[in-house]
Amino acid sequence: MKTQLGSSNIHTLPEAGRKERDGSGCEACPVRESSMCAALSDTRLEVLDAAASRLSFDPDETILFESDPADFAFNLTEGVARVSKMLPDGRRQITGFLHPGDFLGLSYQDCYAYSAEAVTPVKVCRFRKGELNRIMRDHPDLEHRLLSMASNELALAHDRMLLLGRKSAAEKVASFLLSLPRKEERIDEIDLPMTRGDIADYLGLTLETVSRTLSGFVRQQIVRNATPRIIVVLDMARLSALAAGEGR
Amino acid sequence: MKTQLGSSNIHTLPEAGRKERDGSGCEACPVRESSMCAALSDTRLEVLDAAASRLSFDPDETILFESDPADFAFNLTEGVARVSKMLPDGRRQITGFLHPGDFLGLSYQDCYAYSAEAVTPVKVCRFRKGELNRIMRDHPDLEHRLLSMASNELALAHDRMLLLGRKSAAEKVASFLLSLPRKEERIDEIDLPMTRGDIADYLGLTLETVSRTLSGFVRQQIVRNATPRIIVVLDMARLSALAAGEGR
DNA sequence: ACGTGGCTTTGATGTGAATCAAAGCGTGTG
DNA sequence: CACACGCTTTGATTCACATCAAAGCCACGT
Repeated sequence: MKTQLGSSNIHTLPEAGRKERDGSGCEACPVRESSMCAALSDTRLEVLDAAASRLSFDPDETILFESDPADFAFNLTEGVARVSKMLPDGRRQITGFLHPGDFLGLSYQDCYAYSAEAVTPVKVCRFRKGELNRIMRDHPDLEHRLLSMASNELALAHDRMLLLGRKSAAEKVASFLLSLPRKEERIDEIDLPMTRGDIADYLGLTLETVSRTLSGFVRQQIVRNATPRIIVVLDMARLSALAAGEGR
Repeated sequence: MKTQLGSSNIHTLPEAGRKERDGSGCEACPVRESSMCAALSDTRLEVLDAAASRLSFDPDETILFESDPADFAFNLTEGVARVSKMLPDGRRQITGFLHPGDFLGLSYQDCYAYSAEAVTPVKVCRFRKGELNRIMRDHPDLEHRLLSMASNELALAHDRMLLLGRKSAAEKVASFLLSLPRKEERIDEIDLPMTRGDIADYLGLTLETVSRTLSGFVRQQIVRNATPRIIVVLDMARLSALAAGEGR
């Protein structure tokens, strides 16, 4: 087990659920090909492997906290997490949901500008910033990969600004449903591991409006509720048109 | 004058206003220290210098267009530009205003995901993507600099999502005013080169609401109108509190 | 089997910002 | 100088979504 000289207790004390996992290195990693790690050959990956701490988080546990010193970066390997920012009176904006392969904590500020919490049980690889920077210096491919991932994220961020600033509630919910990852074999099934409140804070709505909008989609036969958590798409064309802002 | 094998007429025909300027290379560049160019020493900068086409745009001219092939990247050296995305029915979201030193067109997609137009007269350095990538390969410092700029932009994008999703009209307008660059010598004067409609499309409001909100600030003695274009801040504390979401 | 607590759904009402409409205001032009 | 055009301001009204409130629903533990 690696020892980290973390400057914040949150990162050094192994409190409930935030236990360190061990073993199972990169060779068997589920995100080997989709994450930043894809930039490195198997042999070079050993460098990252050695620098990574593998951590687990239970649902609703904090992975990193707004205004904490930004000492670490993370690679999400399993589960779903939410990234959020708060206003002083408690209003919350979720700026993104993270899925396996997503990178978290890339920032050249001293402190994190946002918080991240586990939605489902989550596993991450954690890297000291300084160490990651050193590895990037030695392996420009990794830096190149991170730049390309950051640029993709930026494009998604712009999409989300269009959504937040100019789309109606129905268009927002439709866009959200289609933005979630789906299994190839069940392409019409959408899993919503997060609460309606989380979805609302992601879309700039209230949880009641999210619920009502989904009920509306059910009434219009656009989707069907298998369970509150699983949505089945019945009319993909209509849903896509809504998401694109064509249905009004 | 360099000949570009652009695949779109927009980029090859010298139509009105989009004339190519020449001379005045990097040594006298106003953004030498604040843009991506700061990553390179004077001698190494010559490589970028040689790769750059210097172009000018008149107000409202298109610098690049959503869905055009993304062949070029740009460094804004003078003026103010707006970056925007549209929905099919014409609703528009401005995702950012660009100021001197800002970088534009970093994207690993085939086509631009947004448009950019000049707000004031604009000057840019334009680079072929392929060439810029080659230069990055030879000069990792440049890639590093772009990654850090992209990561800062990402942080700003998250701020803007919080603004769009969760702030009131007054909080949005206050945040916007304080986000604009101000001259050191006239720190309380804010220049608004863009129209109320542009501001509205940036904040996810209508132009009437922007105008009313500004009038409200004037009534409350938070700001004063020197001209419709120049705003003078009278009560910075109040404006900052509003922007932070404390005034409600 | 029964309660309990958290999430979701549905309903009634309220409101901030949008929409519709019409004047001001300035600047450049014939 | 006056007229016109584009931008801004202001006013009256509407509406989409928020807020307030109360049931459902379901998973969990006892």
